[in-house]
Amino acid sequence: MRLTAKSEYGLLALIDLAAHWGLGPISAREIAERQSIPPKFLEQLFVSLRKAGLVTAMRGARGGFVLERTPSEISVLEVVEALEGPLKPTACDGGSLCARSQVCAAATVWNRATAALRDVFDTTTLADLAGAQASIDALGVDASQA
Amino acid sequence: MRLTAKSEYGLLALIDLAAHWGLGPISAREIAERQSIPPKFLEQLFVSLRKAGLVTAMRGARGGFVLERTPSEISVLEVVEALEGPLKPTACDGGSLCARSQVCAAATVWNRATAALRDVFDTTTLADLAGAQASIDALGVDASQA
DNA sequence: GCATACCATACCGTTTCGGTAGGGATTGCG
DNA sequence: CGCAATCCCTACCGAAACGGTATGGTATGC
Repeated sequence: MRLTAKSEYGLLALIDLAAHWGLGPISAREIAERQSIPPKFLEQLFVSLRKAGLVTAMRGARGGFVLERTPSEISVLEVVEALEGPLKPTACDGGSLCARSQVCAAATVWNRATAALRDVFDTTTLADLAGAQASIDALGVDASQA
Repeated sequence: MRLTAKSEYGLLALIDLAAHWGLGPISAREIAERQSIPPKFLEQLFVSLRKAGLVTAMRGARGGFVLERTPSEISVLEVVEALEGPLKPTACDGGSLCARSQVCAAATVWNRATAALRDVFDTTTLADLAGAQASIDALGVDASQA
């Protein structure tokens, strides 16, 4: 249950890929520039995303990354877990901390919290976010024109 | 949105105080032993809890801590925020990371996640947990007797 | 064949985490 | 009165994670 810059950057990158869905491979460098993400850091994130089966890499010149599935079939939960590891309560995660463990009322709160988070992430797809971003951008254009 | 051992220990300690509600001050040492929490670490947590107005300290011999309000009037959210600071999205928290900021579809996910978490914590009180713990303990006794 | 990409690994400064240490101030109790 | 219990405060500390950076290797289109 720890959200770091990895998730932030990684999600931005995949939203970018979703927005350019169907246009062939997009390079990490291009995304890094467009989304203001440190290039080498983004490269590392793509390694994790590829290993998680979310993107396919095309090597060599004119290479880049493509989403493995359609944007509507990739959830934010998959992205977050690919980058941060399994989404668990952090506190009370079965380690030595929770020898009190199973019979612990506090654990129910952490579990409900994790479930709530998981639900939000699981019910949001890259298509949702790419669409929302397009709307925002369109409004931004309107506003600057007004 | 970062839950550490502070929350875990702090919540256990306050559930303990709730369970002994009305019996006068309980010392940190006593709670530390009962809940298997490093004593000096727990002392630090109580400083934060006191400053947040969740407990009152009684100094001197036979001193200890008492809940400021009744257990049903103290939410888990208050405990967590007293110990971890304001519950915010961690990623995209208005810092330099989010110069893209306001017009960012990704931000809506983080905000919804934070809201979901906040809701779980806000709707759970120490009375709920102390009651749940009492039930669990009772069942444990039954089970060992069966 | 060469620039452009991804791939892999290692490193590195800073911050946070989880906890310990050592004392000081206050108070009940005998 | 004295003393033990208790909270209070500050400082410190090793280990881990965070957020990158650096360097080089490997594949591939043109």
